Amino acid sequence: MRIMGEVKVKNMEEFAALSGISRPTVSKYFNDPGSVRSSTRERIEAALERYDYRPNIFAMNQNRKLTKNVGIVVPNVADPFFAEIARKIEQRCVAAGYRPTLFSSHGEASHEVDILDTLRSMKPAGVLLAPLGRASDRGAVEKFCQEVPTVLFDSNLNDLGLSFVGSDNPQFSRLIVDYLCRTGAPPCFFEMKNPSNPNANRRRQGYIMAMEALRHKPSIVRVDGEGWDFEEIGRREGGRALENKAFTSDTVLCSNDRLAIGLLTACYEQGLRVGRAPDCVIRIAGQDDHPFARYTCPPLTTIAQDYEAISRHAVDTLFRAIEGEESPRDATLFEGRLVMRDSA
Amino acid sequence: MRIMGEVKVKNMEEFAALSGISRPTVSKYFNDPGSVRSSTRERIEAALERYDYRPNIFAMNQNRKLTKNVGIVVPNVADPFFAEIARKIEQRCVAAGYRPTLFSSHGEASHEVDILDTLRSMKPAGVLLAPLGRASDRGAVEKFCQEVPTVLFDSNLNDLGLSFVGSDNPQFSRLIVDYLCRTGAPPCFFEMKNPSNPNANRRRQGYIMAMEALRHKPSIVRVDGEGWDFEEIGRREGGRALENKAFTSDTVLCSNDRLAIGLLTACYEQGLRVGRAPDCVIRIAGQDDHPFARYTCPPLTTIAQDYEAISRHAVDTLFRAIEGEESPRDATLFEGRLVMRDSA
DNA sequence: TGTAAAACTTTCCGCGCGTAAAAAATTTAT
DNA sequence: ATAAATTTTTTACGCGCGGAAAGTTTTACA
Repeated sequence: MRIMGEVKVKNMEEFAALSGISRPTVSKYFNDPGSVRSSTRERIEAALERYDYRPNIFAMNQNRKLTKNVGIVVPNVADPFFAEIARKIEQRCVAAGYRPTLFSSHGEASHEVDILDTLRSMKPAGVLLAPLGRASDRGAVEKFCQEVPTVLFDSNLNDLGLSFVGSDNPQFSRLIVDYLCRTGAPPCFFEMKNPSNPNANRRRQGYIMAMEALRHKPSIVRVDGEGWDFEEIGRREGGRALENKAFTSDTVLCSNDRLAIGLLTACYEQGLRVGRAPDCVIRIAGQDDHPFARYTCPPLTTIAQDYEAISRHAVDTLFRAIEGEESPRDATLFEGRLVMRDSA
Repeated sequence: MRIMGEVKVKNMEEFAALSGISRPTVSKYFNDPGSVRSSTRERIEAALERYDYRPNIFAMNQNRKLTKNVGIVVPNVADPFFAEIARKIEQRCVAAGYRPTLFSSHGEASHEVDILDTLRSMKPAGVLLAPLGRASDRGAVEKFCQEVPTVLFDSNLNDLGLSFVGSDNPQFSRLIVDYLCRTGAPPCFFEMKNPSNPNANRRRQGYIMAMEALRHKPSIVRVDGEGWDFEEIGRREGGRALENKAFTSDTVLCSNDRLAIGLLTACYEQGLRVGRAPDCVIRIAGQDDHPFARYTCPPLTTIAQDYEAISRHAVDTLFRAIEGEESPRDATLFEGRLVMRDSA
């Protein structure tokens, strides 16, 4: 018979009395159920079934040196790529018994700093941070990393944090350049002039190296555009580039999928058929395997980031560090996987 | 000269001494800077510049009856629609001096209940909740709403919470049905068989009423599909419907944009040209004005939700309630705006 | 200039829990 | 059975702050 909900238990003192166990032992149980004798654990859990009690989270965290809080910071949740990886990370944290909290910098460095301040006051056991990149306040991030165990992901800031987990961006470009060259004309590269994400630079470098390795001349189209509105930049500036015949090849490799999605729209607006079919005049490829890339028209050929591996490794690294395991600062890069669809 | 960061101030007692103000007054300041004399405020703020001190958030919230925490719960942050509205709500909360925390149910009722439990333990001043809808554990939500001031948005659960803020879904369908009938064949309606979101039902009703008002026979195509993977359902099942000639009209109104995006992909796969141009064989329209609808090929004609008004009104309503203003439970519905693009 | 109101200081208590130390009880090993 | 090891109980303190009460200073207004 459950009386659950009927009796409101005010505090641990009261709950301990009801369960017939002393308060310090109950406290020990909540910090680590495995640290008490199994017979004791059963009695507590029986009482937990009967009465509606949850320890006061604020009182708990007040004195503990290490809370079970984990912060997750991404540059922009409105970008499905980050939403997706944040979700995976969140799940892993919960599975490990931690309390994740998700923050989004919304593309602004000042906001990123605010989040770091908020995070600090939460005394988190650790933080998983995908920094804005070039725009980040490096000093603020550095200071934060010194105080809180932090694993960087997606976008690296040299030598900051416990370690970095991300993708092998040059390999991405190599992979797709090889593919594009094998199946058609060597691609030119489409990107923003001032990419806020450092990965963009590595992708460009990877493109150049891959092209040179194949004895082709690299050709880069760089367009204006600020902020995170990539699709719009891809559409507007990509459209302009199409009109001006700025693309030196009928195959365009975009720095990322969102830019590619915009460029696809621009092609549509100009009546240019995209794809590998005989009647197509242009091939377009992206990088990331954005959740929507499967549904563009034509579906976007791209390089898939290994979301699963990145989230797993980032979380594992953080928890190992939290549990006291020392290891030198390193960077783990996962390879991308070619996803062939109809756009290239 | 700033000594900021050099001297670590342990607690409010110490900070009060350094600023030359008594601790209770400093406490008062942090709870509401406007509640202290301006000369006092200036002295505190001067000290705040000099020394690096932030009140301990856990100790603060422990005794306060009302924290400054605000919970924001959406069914799925990975959906850019929710990411976008969550972002707007977040900004408004921060502007009002509150501390928003974002949660995503990830489409699972059990997770939604967990979030509500977590939220309860955070003693939030209020919560803005976009419930899963049909899938929600109504009892759990009801109990939560009785304990915590909660404003529902996007998806209504009858009579729960302080009030509901969302879109006038029947009006959405009316608007777009009128437009579609005016410019071509009357549309048939494409939706999932078991829509988890109650808005879907209202949109269907709106479609039926609008069609009948125009003396057209409503025709509804309902397809299988579970979960939140709308694009895939739209593509797979929509594609099947196209093959089976299940659509009774060359104009298809989709229950939402994500379904429409999938259907566009299906059309592409089958070589069906979509749009208003003479050589097109089908027109497709969505509802929501999803952030990506602008970039589909062709760009999607849709009804735009008034994100701005919904977020503003939801937050305003909550804060008015928090500040003690009584008002009967009501539902505020904002009208949609027709966004004409090339798909219909 | 006087006086009431407003703001501040001093003092004190309590929130709910973590945690330490020593004593008592229980389990395990011999 | 007894000793040793483990676990639990008892007792007690402190974390950092909210907030109440009573007294003191400052401000506002006539």
